Amino acid sequence: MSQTLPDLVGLRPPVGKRSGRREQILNVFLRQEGHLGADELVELVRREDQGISRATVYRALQWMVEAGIARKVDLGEGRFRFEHSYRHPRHFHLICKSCNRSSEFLSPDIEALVEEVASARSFSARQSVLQIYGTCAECRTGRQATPDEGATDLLFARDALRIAIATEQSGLEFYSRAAQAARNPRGRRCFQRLAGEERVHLGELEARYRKLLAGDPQLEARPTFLFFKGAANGLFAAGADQIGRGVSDLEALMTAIRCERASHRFFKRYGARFEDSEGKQIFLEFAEAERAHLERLVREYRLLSKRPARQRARRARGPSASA
Amino acid sequence: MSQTLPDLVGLRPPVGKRSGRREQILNVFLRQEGHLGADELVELVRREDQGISRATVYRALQWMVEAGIARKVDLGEGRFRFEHSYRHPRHFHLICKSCNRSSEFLSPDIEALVEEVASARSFSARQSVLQIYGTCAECRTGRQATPDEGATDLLFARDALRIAIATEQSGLEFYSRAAQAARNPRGRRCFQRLAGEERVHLGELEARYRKLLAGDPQLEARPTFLFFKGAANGLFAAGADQIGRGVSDLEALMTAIRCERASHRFFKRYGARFEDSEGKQIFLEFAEAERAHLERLVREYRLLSKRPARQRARRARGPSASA
DNA sequence: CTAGGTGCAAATAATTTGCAGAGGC
DNA sequence: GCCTCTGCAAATTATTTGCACCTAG
Repeated sequence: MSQTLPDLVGLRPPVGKRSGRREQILNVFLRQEGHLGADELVELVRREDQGISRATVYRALQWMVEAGIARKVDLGEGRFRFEHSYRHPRHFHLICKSCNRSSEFLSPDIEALVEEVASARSFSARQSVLQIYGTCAECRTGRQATPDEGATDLLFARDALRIAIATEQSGLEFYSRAAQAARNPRGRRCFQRLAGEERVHLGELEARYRKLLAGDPQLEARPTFLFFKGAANGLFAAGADQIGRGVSDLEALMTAIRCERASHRFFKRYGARFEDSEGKQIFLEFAEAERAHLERLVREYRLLSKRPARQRARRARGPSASA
Repeated sequence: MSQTLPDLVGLRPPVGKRSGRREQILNVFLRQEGHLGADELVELVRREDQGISRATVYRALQWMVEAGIARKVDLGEGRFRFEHSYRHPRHFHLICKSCNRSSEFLSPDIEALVEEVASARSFSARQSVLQIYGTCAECRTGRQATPDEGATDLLFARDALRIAIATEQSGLEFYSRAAQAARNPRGRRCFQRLAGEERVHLGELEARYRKLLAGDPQLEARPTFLFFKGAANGLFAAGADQIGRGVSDLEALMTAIRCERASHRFFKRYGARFEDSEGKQIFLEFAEAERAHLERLVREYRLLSKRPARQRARRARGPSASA
């Protein structure tokens, strides 16, 4: 919010030249939130400095887009709008035709499907734009609601934590059940340890969530920003059902590995999208925690499965060891 | 293609007046395929009739959009383009920034996610636009490929049939396995009968598919138009794994019911989107077939479960029958 | 005869460009 | 001093509008 430019411009090497005017325009632009029309920016800049021409602002915007500081978005009106990319990742839009306001959301699920379609058509996608036009709740009911604009990074952090918590919860559930159902004492101990760790980690995450909410009491009530189906019930939900249906410890371990891996991947890949922000940090830390678990699980799996189905490739290098 | 207007205009009561000029413009417009710029249409119309002014064409287009004959699309250039809705349902776009061509696709999966997001935000969505910008395969490899434009309804029919066939195949697999694994002779007979029906139906669908391809030899090679994950392996794929894992006949029946119902819903809902076309017909016929199966399954389920878990509501109307 | 469609030319609206001058390194 | 930014005004592009006229019902 109160961040000054250097960091920002550092996103990509500024292609054009720095100059007083540009910095001035950039400064005004960055102070704004939401989607700004070019002319609105001219208006705002002129409020501070009368002598700036429209063309200069247009040129500055052009430069900002090239430099990756701003994104040009078309919200279906006749003109373009601009939003800055700082702490504001690519997202999709819900656009109300009645009040002309727009709100944003993220959906890894949709992104994944888009990627699939593109790759099926061997199309190399650089950017995708999804706009949902319609009428927002406020316009239909007449009630006023929280202004949705801005604070995207906080919403992201909140939803990241929620997903992480849901994942931990389902993981805890999974490991607890697995420990109970375990046949092998070694397996039982392993699952118990994992469950214990999940419990601790869960506590930490919940504390962090409470702390985040304490900073902004309205935060909890804000609508979902990050939609991710896979995490609605935690990434282990699917696996947890399996336990108690007579699967072996080894199978349970395998399921756990799959779940942890999926979780690790998701958090790592998605965390990378954001510029520096709390949400990104949460995502990446969580990814790291999952990776640690994953490693432990894989080690455990190897130990538990006394004779691997096939010799591991690394051992099959030379024919020295006989079968 | 060679369809004349009456049907088309009938889509919605034509709001404005019919007039020589408009019909002329409309005619030219409908003969085109793909996305037409307003000025391009002016150009085309003037080739037939010199004396038509730009304003008239613009007004005609406006009217067509209002009448539901045309859709105004923004492909991210500075101007709008128009496409006619006849045999051309709402779809998404892949837009090549290099050759400026765009190709279309459908994705019920994405649509479903969009609906979920909208409803989570209590946003009533009227229309959603998804554009994927990037570079197409032809531009990257230099090779020329099948022109993708047009013939959307044939592609839709082709993909509808593919999905239907995959569904039938997985259904056949499911019922065959279930019949083998059945414990109850009545259950076995039921599953066998269903498997038999699926086989017949599958044959019909495959014949229809071959017939469709015969009409246009290039059709098979064209890229996927309708992306639907649920059907990649047939809608029964998930259920089929279950069989042989010691589930009861009743559980298998329940799974079958779920699968058939999902399939029925999908085909019915999605079929409804299209204007009259072969694809729509395939979808709706298939939905009907699934409905018939579904009814049979439900009847069978009731018979097989001799004592329902709870008394059915319809019987619990009066307190005459004692527990 | 009259509502609405049509042509022409002018208006609009967002954005870009040519050119002369100003400013930072 | 050079190169690029800047301001101003004019150009451009896509689309709309005012107005007089025409045409179908």
